[in-house]
Parts: sequence; C-alpha cells; structure tokens
Amino acid sequence: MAKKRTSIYDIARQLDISVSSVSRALNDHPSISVALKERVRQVAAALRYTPNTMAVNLKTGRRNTIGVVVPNINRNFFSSAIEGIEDIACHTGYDVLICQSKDSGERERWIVGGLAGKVDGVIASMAADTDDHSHYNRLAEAGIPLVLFDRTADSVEAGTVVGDDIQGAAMAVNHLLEQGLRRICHFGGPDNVSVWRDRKEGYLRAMNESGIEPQSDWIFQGCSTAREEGRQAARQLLERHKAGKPLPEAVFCAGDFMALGAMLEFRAAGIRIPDDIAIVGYANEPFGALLPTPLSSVDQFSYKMGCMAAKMLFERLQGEPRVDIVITPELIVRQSSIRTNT
Amino acid sequence: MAKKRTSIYDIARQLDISVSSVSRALNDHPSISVALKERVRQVAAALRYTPNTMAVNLKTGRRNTIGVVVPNINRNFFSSAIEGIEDIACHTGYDVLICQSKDSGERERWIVGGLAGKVDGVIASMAADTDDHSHYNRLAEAGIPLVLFDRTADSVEAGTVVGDDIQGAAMAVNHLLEQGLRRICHFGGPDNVSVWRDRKEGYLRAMNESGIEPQSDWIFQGCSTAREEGRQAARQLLERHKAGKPLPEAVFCAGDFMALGAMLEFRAAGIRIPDDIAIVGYANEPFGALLPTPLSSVDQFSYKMGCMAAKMLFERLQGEPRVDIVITPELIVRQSSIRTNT
DNA sequence: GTGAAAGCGCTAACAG
DNA sequence: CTGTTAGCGCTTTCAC
Repeated sequence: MAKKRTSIYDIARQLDISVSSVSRALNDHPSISVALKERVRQVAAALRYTPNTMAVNLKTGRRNTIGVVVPNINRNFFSSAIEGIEDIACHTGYDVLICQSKDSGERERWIVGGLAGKVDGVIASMAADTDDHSHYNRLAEAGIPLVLFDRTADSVEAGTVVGDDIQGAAMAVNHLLEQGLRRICHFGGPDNVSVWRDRKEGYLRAMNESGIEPQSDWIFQGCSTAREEGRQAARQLLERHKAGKPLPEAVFCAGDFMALGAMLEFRAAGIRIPDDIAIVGYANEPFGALLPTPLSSVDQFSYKMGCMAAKMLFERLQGEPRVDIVITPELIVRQSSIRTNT
Repeated sequence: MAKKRTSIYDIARQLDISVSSVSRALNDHPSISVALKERVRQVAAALRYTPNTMAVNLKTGRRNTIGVVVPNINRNFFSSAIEGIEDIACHTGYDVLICQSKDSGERERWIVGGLAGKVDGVIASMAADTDDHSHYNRLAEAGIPLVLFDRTADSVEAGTVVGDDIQGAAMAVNHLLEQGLRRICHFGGPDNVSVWRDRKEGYLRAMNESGIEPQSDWIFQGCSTAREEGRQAARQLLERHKAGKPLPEAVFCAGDFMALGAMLEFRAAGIRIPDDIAIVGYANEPFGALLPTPLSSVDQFSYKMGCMAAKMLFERLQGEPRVDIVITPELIVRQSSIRTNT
C-alpha cells in the first residue's frame, strides 16, 4: 500500500537539480526560469507528486485550515451557515474542519482544546447547555482568532456575526399586535443562550411598547427550542384552557421546530391556526413554507451569516482588528399568523 | 499575537530533563516513572502546552484526519450522513474535513486532488455532472483508502456503502401496483448517477414483473431530482392531459424534492393527491411527513449510512480488505400514495 | 529509566 | 538564477 510518497527529493534527483530549485519552481518563484519551471512541473506530474501538507505547514507555521464548531450539523440553520463558510474558505484556499458540540459544554471544551494545534482560526456557535465559555478564551491565548456567530457570549473575546434577534422578535410580535391581538404568549429557550434571551427580550419590549404587560404565565421557557418543547408548552396551554383559562390569541416561538411542535399539538386538539391562535416562528427553516398552514417566521440569512463569519475570520487572520456585525432579520409573513376572522 | 507557542523544549528546560523524556511522559510511555509523568503533566498544563499537530503528523506519517466530499452539505440526506461520520470519527479521535463538490466534476477533481496530502482516508458521494471519476483512483495510488456512499461508480476502486435502490424503488412501485394502479410514471435523474439509474431500474423491474410494459413516455429524466425538475415533469404531464392523453394513476419519483415539485404543480392544477394521482418519493426527507398530504417515501437510513461508511474507512485504515455494504431501505407509506377512492 | 541524535518533507535564508 | 544548509516540533531508535 503506502509505497513511500514521492517527495521533492525524488524529482530533484530525476532532474539533477537541487531541492530548493524544485521547491521554488513548484511555488512559482520569480527567480526560476520558465523553462525549468516547466520541466519540474512535467516531472512532478509524471511522478504523481503531491506536496506533503504537514511538512509545508510545519515549516510555514500556517495550517491553512479553519475549525468550525456548531451544536449540530444536521439542521438547516447550521448546515446552511456551514455551506457559506465552506464557500468562502474554499475560495481562499482554506480547508474546513467540522465539529459538533451536540450542545454539550463538556464536549465543546474538549473539541476547542483539540482544535488549538490544528487550525489557524475558529468559527463557532456555542453549545446551549453551559455557561462556562472559558475554553474559547484559550484560543485567543494561543493566538488563534475566533469568530462567533448566532450564539455568542460577552465573556468571550471574539468577533461576532449575529442577527438582531431583539429586533427580529419585536418585528414578529408587532406584526401580531398590529392585527389587534393582545394575549400573546412566548415559547422560548433557556436564558443562557444569547439568541433565546434576545428573542424573549424583543417580545417583552414589543409588548411593553404597546402598553401590554405580559403576564408571567404567558412565557414558557423549555430546555431548548426543539419540537417536543413546543408540544409541551402547547399542552400546558391546553390544560389551562380546560381549567377555564382562555387560550392566548397568538404565540411567538423562538424557533421553527418549537412552533411546529406547538402547531401539531394545537391542531390535534382541534384548535385552528391562525383563526384560534396565530403563530410565528423563528429561523425560517425551509419546512415552514411547506406546512398545511405555512408558518410565518423570521429569516436570519444563515447562509449569509456563514459567509460573513468566514470573511471576518480571514480578515482577522490578516491582522484586521476585531469587529462585530449585526444582520437585520426579515419577517416572512405566511398564513399561520394572518387573522382572517377579526 | 502569535507569541511562539510552548513546545516540549520549554517544558524540558523547565524540568531540566531531555525532550525525549517529555515526549515519552506525555505519550504515557511505560518506561517513564509515574512521578516524572506527573511532574511533566503539571508543567505542561501550567505552560498551557498543546502539541503541534503538524509536527506530530509529519513525524508519524499519520494525519488523523479524514476527508469527506459530498455534493452539498446543506441537504438533509448528506448532513445527516455527515453527522454519522462525525460521530464515529470523533469517537476514534479523527478529525473531519468537509468539502462540497456542488455536483461539479471539475470542482470535485480539484478537491480530491488537494485532499491527497492532507488526509488518511476519504469518504465521498459523487458529483452528478460527470462521468469521469478518474480523480478518485488517484487516491488509491497514493495509498489513501476511499469509501464511497450512496453515489458510487464501478470504475472506482473503493469500499462502498449503498442502499439497495433497485429494491427500494421496486418496493415503492409494488406498493402502487398492489393497489391496482397500472399507469405509473417515473420521474428520475440522469443515468450517470448510480442511485438514479438504480431507481429507474427498480421501477422497470417491478413493472415488468407485473406484466406491464412501461411506455417510453412514462419516464422523465431531469437534469437532477431537484424540486424544479419535478415541477417540469408534472407540467409536461398536464400539457399532455390537455391534449387528450389520460393522466397517470401514480408517479414514483427518484427524490423527495422532485416529488414535492410535482405535488405542488399538480395541486396548483387542481389535481388531487392521492385520489387523482398517487405519489411516492425517495429519501424520506423530514419535510415529507409535514406536507399537507404527507409524502410516502423510501427511507435510506442516511445517518446509519454515514456511520457505516466511517467505520468501514477506519477498518480499511487498519488494513482490513475492501468490502461493500448494501443497506435494505424501508418504504414509509403515508397519505400521498394511499388510494381511498378505488 | 533516561538522554543524544537522526530525521519526517519542506521552505527560506544565505552564499555563490 | 541556483545550490547548501539549517531548522519547523516532534518521535524514536540507539546507546548508556
């Protein structure tokens, strides 16, 4: 099998020149004659030479690789952001190392620690289940620039690319308020994740600005914004309804999967959407547009977010200073939030 | 910034021992006293030492990284397979380099060429737009094992993990035939992609075994199995219908996105699904279950496929011989293919 | 048990 | 324009 790869020594010997000439020829160094370059390239091709990246990297000190850490690759928001990252990286000649934290802080710590010696820079979106982000600061100490997207933390020294989730949430809630709806619930995630905290904040602000004081039991915070959490929150509302409390007129969910869970649960209970309860989600996952009642949602431009994060990282790699980018989200209104019976 | 990373020399100096002892201590070599190991580890931690992976790799010849090449990361089938790959790789201490071919053979060729010097092994699913797969054979020449999943080619020397697409397609078509449907169309992709070819083959076999000779105009082969291709195929059928030809009783699509496009087009034309036309897709993408008329589809177990591909690659890395695994798919019957009016 | 030293394959001074 | 040479940081014989 591993029949000793051909090195620049092999091709130097073949042409009876020195390795440095070969190296220079291959790297298109100006001080090598065109003729020699051509001959070197020919022999290299004939010998099926491919440079040993490890050696190059060890020598130059650059690894030409960036690391990406996300909770889970198998979700449109993240895979789409990664697509953006990969598109930019590939353009710049960098490779992309992908790691999944699975939303576990412990696993994330382990991953980030290992990344230090392997990559020139890191792009990450933080794991949900932890408040300790100190492992990310290790990167800065090692001189490895970090760009955080979507889920960030102030305690970490990094450039950031985030959506304006406060504004996005407010847009969603205002859209409901403008239709005259008042009893608006919020289904969200734990406060330790920046985006979920912000979306709740946006909800609260929009409500307050309309002079409505959201009651404490209008807000549900699950362990995440997964489908099941949405189901459970909806179930709670239905229970209360049975006990005599009126249903809310609308629900603003911090995530589309959560909104989906809620819709399914409501529908199973015979509640009509949007006529009985209007629903707005967040993230504009593709499936939302395909539902029997298409789901209104807030688009975060995930692909673009990935592109910008990658561009920012490469700029920092060039020595540019740290910056923070905020992307204005867009409310996509679909059937699930348009009241027809008022 | 890059304040010279600490190396084993730094820690050797600090303890006044040799670098080899440090190296051995860090690698838990048996011939080092427990006490020394402990002291070394302490200093290493204090100095925030992380090994320079490039140096280790250059020395050992292993890169501890595998490359993954897929058409597009942002599609559930692939991102889910990658999730499986990453789960296994992470378990084995390997890193995962992700590349997207964007279904371009040229880009794929470039990527695969570059991967040669960077990874120990490659897992790939082939780009659709080419018949030239010779670049993959370069890997074997360089001693880099290759595992192909889903989209493969006989001309390439590689272990494979594929679904039995002929059987999967036959299952789908038989399910339609068993309901007494006869005029069954097939919407597929070009023949140069193995899975599309096989699904067509499965369709033809099932039809023939039932004594039905599919007419040539029952088969549509788009440029891919994208949503738009399904739309166009459906439109053609509708045109013919206007010209007096009867609509088919069912359509078997080689992909769920294609099936979605067809459903949307049919629905827009007032055709009811499944009552006028029954539809079955392929891949069991999550959105299918959420559609107004839930889509029947063939599940390929993509996550599992990724896991098996990764395991196979690691076995080949251990010197195990090349094998081929075929996964039996499962037909998931939903509303879109159940005739209620017969 | 521990140390000295030879490279892994490549690049980049430095010296012609 | 080209060759010689010294490492990059680490592992690993081979000696002691």
